[in-house]
Amino acid sequence: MNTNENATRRKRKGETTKSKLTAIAMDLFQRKGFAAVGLNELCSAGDLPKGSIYYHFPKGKNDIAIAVVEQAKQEIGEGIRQAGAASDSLDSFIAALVQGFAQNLVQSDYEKGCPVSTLALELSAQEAEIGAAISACYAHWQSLAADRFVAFGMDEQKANDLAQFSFCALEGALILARTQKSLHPLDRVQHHLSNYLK
Amino acid sequence: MNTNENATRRKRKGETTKSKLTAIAMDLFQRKGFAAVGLNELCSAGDLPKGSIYYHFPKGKNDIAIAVVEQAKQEIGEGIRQAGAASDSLDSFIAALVQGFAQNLVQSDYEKGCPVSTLALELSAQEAEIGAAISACYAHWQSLAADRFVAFGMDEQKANDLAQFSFCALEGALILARTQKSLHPLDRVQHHLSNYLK
DNA sequence: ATTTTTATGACGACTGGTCTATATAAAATA
DNA sequence: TATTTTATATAGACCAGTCGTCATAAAAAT
Repeated sequence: MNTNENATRRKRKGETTKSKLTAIAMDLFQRKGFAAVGLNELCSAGDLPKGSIYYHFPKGKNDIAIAVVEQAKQEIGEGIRQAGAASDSLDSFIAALVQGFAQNLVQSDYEKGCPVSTLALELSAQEAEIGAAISACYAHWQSLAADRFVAFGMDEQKANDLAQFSFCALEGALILARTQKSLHPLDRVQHHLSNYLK
Repeated sequence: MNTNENATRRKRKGETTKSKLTAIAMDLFQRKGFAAVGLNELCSAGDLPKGSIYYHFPKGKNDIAIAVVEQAKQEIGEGIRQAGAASDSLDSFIAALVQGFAQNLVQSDYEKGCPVSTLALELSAQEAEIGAAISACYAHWQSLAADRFVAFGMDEQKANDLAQFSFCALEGALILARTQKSLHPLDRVQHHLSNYLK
């Protein structure tokens, strides 16, 4: 019992250290990119000793990128699910999705859009393993959205096709919104997607 | 006369060195990102001595990024203009645009999409001057596209709005195409934009 | 008490961007 | 033509910072 308690506490501590690191990495990678963030910066940002990294991520920096992608896959996947559950129409679903990203943009002073796209552009061509993780992540999100589209009466093939199209438009809007420091592109994309997805 | 010739040759040589550097930087930044490409790599890729960089780009690496953005602004701007001139309908205009990017993707084994987006994500939040250049670049492209839309009978406000929407969809499609190493997202975006832009 | 797991930070080999000092070529002047 | 002045180009030193390793410490389990 005593041993059990300690075991779980220890394990939990280790887990929080690891997930704390991923959270910080997700934040910094988004703002500055993968290559521009050093391990030292990562550690000091979380008051963690440097050696910890190679305990939790034996393969080094690339391992962190993968963990970030997995984490984003889950988090945003959950966001999509919640947006779907809270919506009773296609329009409100799209609105809810856009709303989530808009909030992140504003709260981060337009430094944080999609946590994966920076990694995608920097690494997908260079690091096959990370590229695969990103590809899977994007596919997951699209599939979740498509599920919702189907729930609103769309046939499956069309749903997948339009989920991909919506994904592209959103992803592009996030880049533009960041460079312009404005929600306007996001708003317009929401409007046009609402119009088009029928 | 002799002196004149030498003067222009010298100047031209300097210009080619500089533009050679920008071209190489544009290529490498696209594939690996800004921070991941070192000045050493840039030089050796073009058989240029390292010291030259700070003659042509006194403010250092950031200056190179700005030159790349300006160059991309012109080159792709020209591409948009040509696509417009060669098209007699909205559909063929969009097809021509997509075609250009598709070619780049395939020829680079899906390593080169938009030469600016990587810089946008890495730097727009960190380096104000580069951010401004990127913002202007994007605005320029959208305005060129909107001009074409107007030429095909669209009213101006709608043209600007839809040019932005198209830009977002395309930009997103380029990211997805790179991660999937497939032209499919680009094809679908072309199809849906053709459908929607009326 | 001994072994296993978890955690740590100093260290090294190396690369990063930047800058100053120097060399080469062209123009200008005498 | 000879010589000075200017523009263009290059080389290499510099230090801060990079990632990754490893010998060890602390904690837990046996």
